[in-house]
Amino acid sequence: MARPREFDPEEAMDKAMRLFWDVGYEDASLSELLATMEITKGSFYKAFQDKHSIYLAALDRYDETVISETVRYLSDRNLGSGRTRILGLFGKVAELARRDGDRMGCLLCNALVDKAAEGGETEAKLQAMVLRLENGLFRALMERAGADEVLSRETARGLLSIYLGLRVLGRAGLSAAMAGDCIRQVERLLADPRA
Amino acid sequence: MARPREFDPEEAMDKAMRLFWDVGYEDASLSELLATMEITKGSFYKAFQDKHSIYLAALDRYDETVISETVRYLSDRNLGSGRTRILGLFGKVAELARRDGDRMGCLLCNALVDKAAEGGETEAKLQAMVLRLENGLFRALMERAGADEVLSRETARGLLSIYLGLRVLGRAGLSAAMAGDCIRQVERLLADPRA
DNA sequence: TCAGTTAGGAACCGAATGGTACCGAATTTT
DNA sequence: AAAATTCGGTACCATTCGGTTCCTAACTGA
Repeated sequence: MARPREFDPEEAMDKAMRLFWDVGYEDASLSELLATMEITKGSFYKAFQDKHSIYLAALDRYDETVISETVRYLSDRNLGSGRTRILGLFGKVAELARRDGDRMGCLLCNALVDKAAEGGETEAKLQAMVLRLENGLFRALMERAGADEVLSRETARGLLSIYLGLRVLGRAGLSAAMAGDCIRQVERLLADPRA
Repeated sequence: MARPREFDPEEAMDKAMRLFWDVGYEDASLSELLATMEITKGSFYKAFQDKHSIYLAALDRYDETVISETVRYLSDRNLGSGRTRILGLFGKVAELARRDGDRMGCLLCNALVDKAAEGGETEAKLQAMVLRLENGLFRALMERAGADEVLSRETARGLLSIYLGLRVLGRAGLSAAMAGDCIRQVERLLADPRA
């Protein structure tokens, strides 16, 4: 072994992820990446292979942090009933929207639209993340007494769509106005415990 | 007047719109644009000012065609009740998803995420389109006997979110599985005539 | 017919793109 | 202390980017 790194790879990755999150794949030029990651080209290409690789890695990181945290929240029985936690999730989005308009949106959602470089690998990652969210919602729904599996699956997918739609609206600064109203609709979908 | 154009500007614009729709602003390189529009640079820059201008024009065109058509559908009383028309709209999305997976999604939705070059002008256009959709849904809801204005507004926004979320999922080839389930949730939101 | 105008196309532009090669400096191992 | 290794940084690369200029061919109106 020899000279150790002068930067924290995780920290740099995190900054890269946030840039991709904010501006997407193509708009995140290499020089912009280097600037926000605060490393130089040499370090970049040595630590991460190339732009596309770090994008994939950024998606993984999003999965491991934000998505995982969300799923964990949805399945944490200490936070109340499944219904409460689902409403809590949407409440968080609403709060985000109230604060800064949620202009960054959701990286998963942005990437779904971006389809950047859209190798099959990217798409598979995105699909897996979507499924994890859907299942998180589904399991929270299934906790309720008398819950029906088929109906809960349908409801989970409806809630997922509302969630993604809301985050999309955030990109244009519209979710602040929408979030509250959407939560009302979430409540209505949660009204029937079977679903 | 002198030598007339050898191409149909509307037709060319239409092709440009579809390219932006498919791959977004940045990924639609100038050469790709010229290839799909089947014109050369000279003609391009003479007929349309530059790339950003034609993008804005493409958004306008989407507004005048797809969005307008959707709003018209939602307000066409010959097609049945407001409820029927709203379900019909989602049915169309489901059919699109069944056929090709709706991989192009919705240009409005894609652009919301893209925020391409995101001048205030772009965002204003997008916001206006979103509002038109929302109002289309709202008016269809308000047709129902005993409809409440506030509740219908909330419901319209919930439906809008489902709609956008569904189109996002289409980009990753997921809406075919989701569309049917989402329609069930739309039905549930339509259950109470006051909303 | 012919002057005036506008189309289409090619050549060309500087800047920025993602990516590579290589260098000297720093640090560990022997 | 010396050898081995790997760092950060710079210079450089071909390619592509969006955009301009200019020339010629084609068409119109008088």
